[in-house]
Amino acid sequence: MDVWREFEHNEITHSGAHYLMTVQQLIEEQGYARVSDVAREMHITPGSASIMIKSLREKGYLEEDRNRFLKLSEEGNRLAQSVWSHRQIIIAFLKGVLHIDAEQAEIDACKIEHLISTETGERLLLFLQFLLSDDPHGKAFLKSYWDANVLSICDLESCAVCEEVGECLVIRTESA
Amino acid sequence: MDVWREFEHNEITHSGAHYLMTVQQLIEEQGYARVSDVAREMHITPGSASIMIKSLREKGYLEEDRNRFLKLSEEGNRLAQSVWSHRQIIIAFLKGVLHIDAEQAEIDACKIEHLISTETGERLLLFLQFLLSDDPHGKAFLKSYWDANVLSICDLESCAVCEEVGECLVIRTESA
DNA sequence: ATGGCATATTTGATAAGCCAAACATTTTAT
DNA sequence: ATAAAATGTTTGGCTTATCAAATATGCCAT
Repeated sequence: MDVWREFEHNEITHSGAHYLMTVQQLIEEQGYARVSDVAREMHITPGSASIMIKSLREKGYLEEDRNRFLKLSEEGNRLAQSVWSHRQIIIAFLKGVLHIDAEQAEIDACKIEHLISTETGERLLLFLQFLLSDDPHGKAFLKSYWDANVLSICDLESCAVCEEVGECLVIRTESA
Repeated sequence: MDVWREFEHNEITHSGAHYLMTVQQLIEEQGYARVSDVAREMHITPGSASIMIKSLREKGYLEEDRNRFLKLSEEGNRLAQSVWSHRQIIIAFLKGVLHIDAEQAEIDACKIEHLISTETGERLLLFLQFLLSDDPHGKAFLKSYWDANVLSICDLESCAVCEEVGECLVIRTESA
């Protein structure tokens, strides 16, 4: 097996994942999502959206009711949830642990969110959870690491990692 | 700016990065690299290789001598080096810290190696370096983390992280 | 110097995912 | 009820990266 060719063999494409997440987001924010809403939100033409959404429907990720309102199928929901949760975890790690600036962290996370395996996502979450746990080694390590690397030290009681990973945990607990 | 569209705007494509790394690898291993060598190594047809290599030449990443032997330009070398080093760092993190199994770690790393920013690569390296440093908090943290997560505990004196990050360090020191 | 082999390139095809623009349909307002 | 606006779909074009197959180029040996 050529590992380098696996790049294209993913459960969903980058573009597809963002269509699904946009549908979910629109439904949350305004209660519904139609082709043109998705197009507007993503800044693509209605024509492109129409075609991609048809394809996502055919693949079973999206459903359309009699009035052309879109919603995620069970499978689509699982996928969108997974990609979104990977993104939050990666952002939390990049910002909260490595101290990458917010904008870059979001760009990096967005690029790789649909590419990392379930295992990597799970383990990264466990890792962050441990850092926030009561175990004192996590905090001691982080402080010492940030000191050593001349990074800005965040108040460990109200840190970006804590908040974002906290969010992730809530969602993953709810959906489980 | 639409963050999700940044996915395609990278210094090099996944495919391109692997062409460059293959040329470098072939030169190291057998002393030279021609179009057909690259094709054979990557398991693509000579036709595809011919076209891609022409394009990489036109972009200034590859050069060809009078006898059609390929080599990396300065820019190409920098790029290949960077992508390769990102891969090693990610693998070290996934295997050594998160304890993802070797095969999955390599797949994940290969997918994202050309997508993470320089900053993220640098910071991840610093992070791993700190874990291996004399500072006792790193080791204490890792041990405690692995214990908590029922992962196999590696001998901290001969650990995969240590070896792979060690390699990375050597290379980055040499090339700097 | 001619046949045969390795190597390289070109051509035509495919797939994804975007665009613009034309067209079709549905909703809304008067 | 009909015109205007909003929405949705289709068509043709573009790019990247692959393939297969045809074609060219060069090299080597007899």
